Amino acid sequence: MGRKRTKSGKIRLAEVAELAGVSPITASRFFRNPEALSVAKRTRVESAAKELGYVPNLAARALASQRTEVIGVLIPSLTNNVFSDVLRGIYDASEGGRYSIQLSNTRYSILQEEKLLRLFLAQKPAGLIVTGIDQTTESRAMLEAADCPIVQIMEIGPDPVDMMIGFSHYDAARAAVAHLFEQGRRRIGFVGARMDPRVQRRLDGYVSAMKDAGLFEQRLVVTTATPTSVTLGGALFTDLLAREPDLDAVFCANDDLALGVLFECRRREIAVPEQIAIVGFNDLEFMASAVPTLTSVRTNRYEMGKTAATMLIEAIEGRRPEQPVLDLGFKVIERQSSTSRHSDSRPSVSGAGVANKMVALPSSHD
Amino acid sequence: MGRKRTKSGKIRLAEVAELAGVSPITASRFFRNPEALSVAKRTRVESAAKELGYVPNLAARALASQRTEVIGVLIPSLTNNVFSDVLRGIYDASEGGRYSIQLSNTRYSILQEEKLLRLFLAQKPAGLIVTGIDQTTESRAMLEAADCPIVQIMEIGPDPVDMMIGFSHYDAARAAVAHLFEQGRRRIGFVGARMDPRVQRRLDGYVSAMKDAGLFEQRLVVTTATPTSVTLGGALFTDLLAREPDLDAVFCANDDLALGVLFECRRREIAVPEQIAIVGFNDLEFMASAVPTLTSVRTNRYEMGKTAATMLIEAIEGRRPEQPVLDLGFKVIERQSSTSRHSDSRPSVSGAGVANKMVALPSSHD
DNA sequence: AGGAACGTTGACAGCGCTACCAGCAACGAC
DNA sequence: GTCGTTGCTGGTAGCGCTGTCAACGTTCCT
Repeated sequence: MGRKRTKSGKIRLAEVAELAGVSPITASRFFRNPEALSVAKRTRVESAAKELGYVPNLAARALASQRTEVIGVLIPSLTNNVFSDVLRGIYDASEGGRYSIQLSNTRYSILQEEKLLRLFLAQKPAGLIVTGIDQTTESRAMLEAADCPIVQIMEIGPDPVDMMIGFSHYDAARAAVAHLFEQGRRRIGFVGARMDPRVQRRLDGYVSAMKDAGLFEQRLVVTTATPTSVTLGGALFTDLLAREPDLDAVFCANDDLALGVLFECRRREIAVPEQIAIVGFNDLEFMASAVPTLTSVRTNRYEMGKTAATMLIEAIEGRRPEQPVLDLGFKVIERQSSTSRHSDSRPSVSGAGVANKMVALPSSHD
Repeated sequence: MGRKRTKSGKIRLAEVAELAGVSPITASRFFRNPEALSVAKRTRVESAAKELGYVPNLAARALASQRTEVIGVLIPSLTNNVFSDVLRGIYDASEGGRYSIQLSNTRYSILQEEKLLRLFLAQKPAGLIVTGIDQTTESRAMLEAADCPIVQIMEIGPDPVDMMIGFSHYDAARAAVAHLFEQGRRRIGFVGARMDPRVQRRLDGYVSAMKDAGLFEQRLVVTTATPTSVTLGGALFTDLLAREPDLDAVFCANDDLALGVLFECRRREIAVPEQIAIVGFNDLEFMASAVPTLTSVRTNRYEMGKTAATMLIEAIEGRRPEQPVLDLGFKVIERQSSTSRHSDSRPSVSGAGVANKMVALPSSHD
């Protein structure tokens, strides 16, 4: 048998075809669109491929077909747990399929994002997932010119490039503040870090809600460009408290900050929620088991990633969703840290009081 | 000019070569090994490429050269913050270079790992980063037969496939227990979740240290295969306490569990560290700002990822490290939760006591 | 019976790049 | 002046696969 092998001993499509007694192109079709083959040939090629342990050469396929099976994903941070949940959803949705995920980290820089986008687009990805709606003009133009489906994730806005899935950070922040109003809180501070566009919109939502109630004051807002951390939450809260000693609640732009605020309150023997209520954002797992349990705005991060990837793959394969913009919503999960009555938690093992030292209650709520 | 373009309007190497007045192969060399060209041609090709906005076609390059510039990374989890730090290191080290990272998630299954490994190897990656040292026999064989550099990360062991970077989880656990011994603790419980090989080795280290001191008892160990979480830490600690009410310390296999234990202690009004000392593992950021601050075993996760990727790239390019196995070590960071004297923390704002209710001290320590 | 329509198959010609080897000039050694 | 040696450059021939189009057999219609 003069059948030639590639130097590295790899099995090529031609070998499979020969063993199956079909032409290479027929074997090729088997791997891309099995339904197009007659049942007889289909089984012949299938068993030949299995027998030889054939694995397609993706580079050759990409070169010949002039497209890749790569889905590019641009996210701003690998550290932030928020994105790890989204990513997990994306990877889960793509698993077992033909598409592979190519991840890049923009580090919260839209210029970096533009650079990476250019890089991605040059390789003709099958599809693209990008974070947010605040691209540079240049990036935006590239995205619109790209001949592949694109999903923007993390938030929704008025003008999608293509598809979009997320929720309104503005509305979510307003809902969080509304919840605090319902609990009788008036002097509500805002603590934010990093101040990326989504955090900025949460701040905007907070500001508008406070203004609507006639309660907004600039000194209630403490923000920094520094990346978020639990420790930072404590530090920012310390600042806030120095500016506004009569504070009765804090809305934190994320849960890490909220945890830091909680710890700082403990350190200062400030009773939570009696003296100060705390509300976080994202509803990370630990919020439900902190003492007191911490109120947060739940966002569907895993689902967002998973749905984004699923929609994208569908669109790549020609089945565009009838609904290109998906609002996944949010939900304020009310817990002890903002509700005074300690209602939702598992019953305190140690009896009444849940170990919170009572301190003079602010007069503003019941 | 009859210069033909690819249908999609993309610039090819041939166009660059033509504009520069050299042969395609010379232009090709410019992108792979500029030093091989005379200075004159080098600048000609460079400016031609820039003028045309040339971007190499990686698929064609991979097909022609029979190798890819992909670094495969196999990690067991995307959720675990531990891996997000390692990943960040890997991405940082690869950024700007020619290699792209291809990430896959084994979900803590060595069979899944084997499957993914087969997939990766079929595409001839430039290098591979795999987690841990517990591969299947089949995986191990594939790794040894692979003709690319390989780095095993997260731990070190006796028999590296190629390169290896990590630390001894066994020794780290022994050090944590030794620290608790030094603090006068004797009835030290172990709390572990997931029980992947590295957590298992931490347990082994704990067991051996306890046995050496003649203090080991099976009922001091509470583990579960469930994925880790803060809430789970509280639940496991509850079990442990039911089995062993005289407990005076808990060594947690990770920091999430430790935080859960801390919250559970607070819920039960158990004084930390007076009544029970807590030690975690990994030293995540929040450990330093919890109240009380939490002792943990610091591991160099970011550095591990960064160094692994750097070593790998060096090896791919033919510069093998003189030291193929790197022990990055660990460090027990002693904080309030295990040291009784509240020494290292920022001074308590609220004065003495840091709001911990004193409960009867166990007799075993000073 | 003729032909249209469909489903299935194969031949051919590249996709854009690089491995390989040959060639050429410049230089020094003998 | 001849020979190697070195440094640089180019021609040729694929890498393994798929797009395109033509051709075939079968069925069903007129």
